[in-house]
Amino acid sequence: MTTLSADLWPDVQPETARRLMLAGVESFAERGYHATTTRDIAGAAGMSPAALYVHFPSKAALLFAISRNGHEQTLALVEDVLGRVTGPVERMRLLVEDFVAWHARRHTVARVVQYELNALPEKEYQVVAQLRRKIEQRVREVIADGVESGAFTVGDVGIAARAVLSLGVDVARWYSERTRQTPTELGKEYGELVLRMLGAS
Amino acid sequence: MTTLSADLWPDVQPETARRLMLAGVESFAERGYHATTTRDIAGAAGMSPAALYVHFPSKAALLFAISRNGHEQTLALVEDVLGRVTGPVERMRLLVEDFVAWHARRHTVARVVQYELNALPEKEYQVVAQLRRKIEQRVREVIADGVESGAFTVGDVGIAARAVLSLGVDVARWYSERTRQTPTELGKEYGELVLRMLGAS
DNA sequence: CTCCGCACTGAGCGACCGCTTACACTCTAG
DNA sequence: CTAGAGTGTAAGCGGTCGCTCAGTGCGGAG
Repeated sequence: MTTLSADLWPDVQPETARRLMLAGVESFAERGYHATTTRDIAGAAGMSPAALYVHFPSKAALLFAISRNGHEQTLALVEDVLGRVTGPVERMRLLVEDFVAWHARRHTVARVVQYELNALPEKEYQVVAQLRRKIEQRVREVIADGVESGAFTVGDVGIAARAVLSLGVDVARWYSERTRQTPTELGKEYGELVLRMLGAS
Repeated sequence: MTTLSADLWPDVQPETARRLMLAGVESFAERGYHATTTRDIAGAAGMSPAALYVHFPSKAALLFAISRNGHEQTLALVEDVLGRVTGPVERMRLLVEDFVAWHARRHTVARVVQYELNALPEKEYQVVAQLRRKIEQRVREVIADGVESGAFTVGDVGIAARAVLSLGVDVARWYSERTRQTPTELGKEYGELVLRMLGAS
């Protein structure tokens, strides 16, 4: 538990705050934000309900901390790929591999990140919406590059980008520890599917 | 309102029950099941909160009525396609076209159907889970037929079926009245994407 | 006309929610 | 040794939730 939360949020201090974030992730992923009570979260973290408010001003602020961090990790993953390789085909392949593998390996966090967005208060929602727009924009640019260079053939760049992201995001909904494929294997398989979908030879 | 609800649920009687289902769909889609109160639903239907309990034994029963009906419509749509055409390629094309168009045109209902599943009580959940398994099974069979006849090339039939459904389901999450493409246009575009993804020439 | 059955309402019950408060304990600095 | 900041708890407040119930209005059968 401690190691996982330290792995996920290395720069969150103190450790109790990380324990609360982990308990929040697990509760929100299982029951949804609104069906989760502060007593659930505190209980899962092994503390009294009031302890939550020592580290976070509200239940919504806890969700925001989880959601913003998850979106920042996803954006960082995308930009890391763009920095590591060039060319639309190899960029797209690696992007899908990493994106899908992350949503499988971290499917609990990813479920909260992707499906509890609307529970955020308006102001906090705008922050993560901005991050989401950046992620979508990066994907769109790779596809547009590929279309221009003749590597990809798609009817509409916007729809294609949506489709690529849909495939990756939805992995968080159905992936579980019991899934036969490892996150890495699944990423490679999805990479192939996406490249064919985009009309790469 | 009345016409839409009569269109969606022609065999639900009386009309007040349909108004409540429509109000439920809109409230659940916008805020989520747990964030919606029975006062919200009754208010949107223009009635007092107690009126809901004349027609449904609980808030969860209202969700179940919506969810089961939506899943039955989706399964009927899939089986209708299988009855109308033969051959894996044409079946898959038409299946995706109709599936996507339904999730776009009825994106409010579809959002409740696809994303409020987990709010159902265990017993009711099992009923819709059975319908979902049937839908997935039909898609898997079409892909398996195509692989056998050489029309499709995929690494893993199960993953491919998941991917096809992910693409369709996720349309409900992002489609809105302001989307440039009509549901039918979007369906055709997605049909092409999916056939290429499955390795059809 | 009376009477009954049904759809619906106003008022409100008991439970549980997010969050606050008053207080206790444990470090560390001076 | 003391002072104070930081971290935690037990108790509970005000509000809202899903749902109930006694009663009202109304349309159709006799």
